[in-house]
Amino acid sequence: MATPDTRTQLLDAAEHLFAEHGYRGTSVRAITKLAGANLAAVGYHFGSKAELMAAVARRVIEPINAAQCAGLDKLLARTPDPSVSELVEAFAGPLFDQMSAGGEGGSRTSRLIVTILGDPAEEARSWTGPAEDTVRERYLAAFARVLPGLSPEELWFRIRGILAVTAVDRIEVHHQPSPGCTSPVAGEAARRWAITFLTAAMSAPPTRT
Amino acid sequence: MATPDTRTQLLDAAEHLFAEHGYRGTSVRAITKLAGANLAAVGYHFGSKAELMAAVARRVIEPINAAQCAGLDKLLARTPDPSVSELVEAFAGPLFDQMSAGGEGGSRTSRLIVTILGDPAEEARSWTGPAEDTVRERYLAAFARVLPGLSPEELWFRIRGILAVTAVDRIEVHHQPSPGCTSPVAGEAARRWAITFLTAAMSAPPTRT
DNA sequence: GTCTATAGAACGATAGAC
DNA sequence: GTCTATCGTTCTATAGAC
Repeated sequence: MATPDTRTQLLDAAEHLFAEHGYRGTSVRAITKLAGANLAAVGYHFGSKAELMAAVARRVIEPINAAQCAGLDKLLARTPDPSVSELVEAFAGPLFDQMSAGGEGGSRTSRLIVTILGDPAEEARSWTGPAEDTVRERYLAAFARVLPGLSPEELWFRIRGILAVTAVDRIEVHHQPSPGCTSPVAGEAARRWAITFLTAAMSAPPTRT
Repeated sequence: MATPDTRTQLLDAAEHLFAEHGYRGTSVRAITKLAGANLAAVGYHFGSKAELMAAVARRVIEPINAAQCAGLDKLLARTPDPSVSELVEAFAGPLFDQMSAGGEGGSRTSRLIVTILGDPAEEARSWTGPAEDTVRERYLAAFARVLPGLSPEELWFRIRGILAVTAVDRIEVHHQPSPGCTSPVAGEAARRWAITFLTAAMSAPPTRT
């Protein structure tokens, strides 16, 4: 393959650094340096740091969104209603799958999702678009059919809970596990653990009021 | 009550702003302005912005830690073994309870916890101390007794899942719920929804390997 | 203990040559 | 499309008067 153009290299570098140090913790200077590009390249290709972040977010979220959508379509086309476990896997699975481009695995993607969803900056609200909301609304409706008796508000809370657990590897606590337990192994294990965890959580009966 | 001293007002202002805009998104200038203090007051009372953040974190986390510890002691002193639900409530409950000082409710505390646990900055690793780890280790052991067959690694993942769900209100997604559903109501409701959600999640059988 | 004033560094953005 | 150079801003930290 030929060397990627400057624009792509900027996106790659920005994705890496935004995931590692957050939006505010990453300077345009650091991005252009890692990309081997000039400082002014960000302004030329994207207009501003914020618009670069928006482009990074779009590139990361789009395939996840598409996979979530396709998974739901597949489940809904079937004759038997989807199970809670199948819905959880279709929704959360793509969030854990590793990026197509990077060889670094889903851990980085997961951390970037947290940066996008959890950044307290005002600009962060524009990093996600209406497409993501549409997918979540569709899953909300699908879960509502399989989980009758759950109020829309509590169901919405639970769907946000899925997103929160997706980001669990961002929570870094001091812990020295006895042996092994290396993080690269945890990447794929975390995906399966999360499905187990979330399927049980979503299946819980409604909270009595 | 007399007006609090400058030091306390700085802590209050910093807690508020760090929760709202994150560590990097909050300037010392904004903190001193909100506290009605001088710019140099932070340097005098705390030494630096980072040490101020550490003091804020200590003040927020300490009572939570104490409550978690007391709750566990109470449960372990009893003759019947604690249930998963009781352990979840003893661990997650204090995380949702509102701060003693603020009238703004637990939502702000919850967002501050995310800032402390989720901030990608390097300094953030020193905001939590060994006391928090000790509490989590104790809960790990308690959960391990009630949930046999679960590997320590998966159990650790689930405990981090509790922390993640605690932060669920930080995940702001565009969603216009049909009627009502105002956020002040969600503060107390979220606490109960989370207990339901997490009890079911923790009780899930081990992931088959 | 509290203030003013400022040092010193890093940042985002951009003008203009090539 | 890529570069150099720089402008203007904002930040933390601190010296020193009161």
